[in-house]
Amino acid sequence: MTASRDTAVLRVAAELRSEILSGRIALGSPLREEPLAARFGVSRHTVRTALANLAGTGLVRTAPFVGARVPPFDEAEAAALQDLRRALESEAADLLHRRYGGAPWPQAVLAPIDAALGRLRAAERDGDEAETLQAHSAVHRALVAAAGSPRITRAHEQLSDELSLLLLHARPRYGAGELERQHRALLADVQRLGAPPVREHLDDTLERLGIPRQA
Amino acid sequence: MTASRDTAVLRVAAELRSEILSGRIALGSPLREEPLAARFGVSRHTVRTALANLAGTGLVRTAPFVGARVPPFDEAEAAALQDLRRALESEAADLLHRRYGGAPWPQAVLAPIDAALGRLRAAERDGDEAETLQAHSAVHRALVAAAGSPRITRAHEQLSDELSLLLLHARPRYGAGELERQHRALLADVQRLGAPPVREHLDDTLERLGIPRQA
DNA sequence: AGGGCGAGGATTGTGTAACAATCCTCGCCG
DNA sequence: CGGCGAGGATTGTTACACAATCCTCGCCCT
Repeated sequence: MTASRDTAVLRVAAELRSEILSGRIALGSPLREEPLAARFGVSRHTVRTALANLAGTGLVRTAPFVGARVPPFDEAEAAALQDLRRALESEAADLLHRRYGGAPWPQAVLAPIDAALGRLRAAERDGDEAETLQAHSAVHRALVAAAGSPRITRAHEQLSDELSLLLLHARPRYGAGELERQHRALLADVQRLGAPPVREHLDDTLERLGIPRQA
Repeated sequence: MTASRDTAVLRVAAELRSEILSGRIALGSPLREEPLAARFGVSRHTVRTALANLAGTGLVRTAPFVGARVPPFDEAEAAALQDLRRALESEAADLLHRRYGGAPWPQAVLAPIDAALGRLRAAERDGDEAETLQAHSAVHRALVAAAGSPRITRAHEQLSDELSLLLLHARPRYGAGELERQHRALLADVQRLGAPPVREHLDDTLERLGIPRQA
């Protein structure tokens, strides 16, 4: 899974991303260039541009002359993240709802979402927490991708990484099979009603993180 | 105005950004590292990371071993951009509308938007096309910023650059003072009605670019 | 004892030079 | 006229060096 991609900086960036999203790198800990360069067997320049990449996706934050670290989240930032998420997901839902006029969506559109739901079911069944997190994230990504608006999809994918990082450390608790049930219901509701169910769903998520939505 | 910022790569990135947004660099033209390094008196490394920065904001697009170029837009991309824009601006409008319940917004919230509208008025009066474009963009940014959701604001600011680039080359035509009138009306409508007027406004913009909104 | 202050190490920012990897053009050959 | 290399152009990466900035820690003064 430590796939070798095209260029060295993509490899390093992918590896760092995986380490951050798996929690192997703690929140707030600085990422020093020289040790990373030594560890990956690349030059500092390469590490440096890999870190700049990650900074673009929000997985690390950098400041001049102080370097990169994976950002800790406070409640305000979690709420801000969720605002952006609501913007993207509700617009996607609205696009889909308008496109199909409240009727059930074609099988071709539903298939990827169903696949993601299946993955979520399996992850919850196995009690694999990390995989559940990833699968949950994949369900939302699939829903947004179904809208077929590439820029919304891209923005959401970026956001998704940051969100995974947040959820990885906030660790909201769900009952067995609850996530899959909840999202199957969401999918049905969105087909009939469009964006509003998505908003409710996201507000619920935020509440479970202990952050009451403000006016 | 070619301000010297903190680091060399920020300077170079800012200068390139300004050249792209002013149209001094043509759409589709490649940005070669060596000539740029020579021109700015910096090393190729510096140019390279500056370009990577710009790639993150969408002002240039890069592919491994082929380099960076400022992306040309086709209709599909313009529509995709506008989808994302609608997601962000309508969510911002909705946040504001829910916060103030359809009542007029406080002066403190309106002030920056009014300032931007004033700038737009002046630009239109002077017939300065470039400044009109920038001022128009600033009005939308001010509206989004008023919602006070930092991540939506940031995403919209990024988008704004790309949008300016698109509009710079698409050049929709407006009558004298039309933009200011239209946006003052929009501001009034958004206070009463929330997101829907924003959606209409953006659909109208897209139509003027000759791109009919699809289902 | 406690709080500024500065010296020096640690870390990042940038440059130079070089070479490897890949792309791309252009002329040759069939 | 179209495929195909050869070689130049361009990007990706490395190593090393040094400047700029940050940051820690011990000193000094009160």
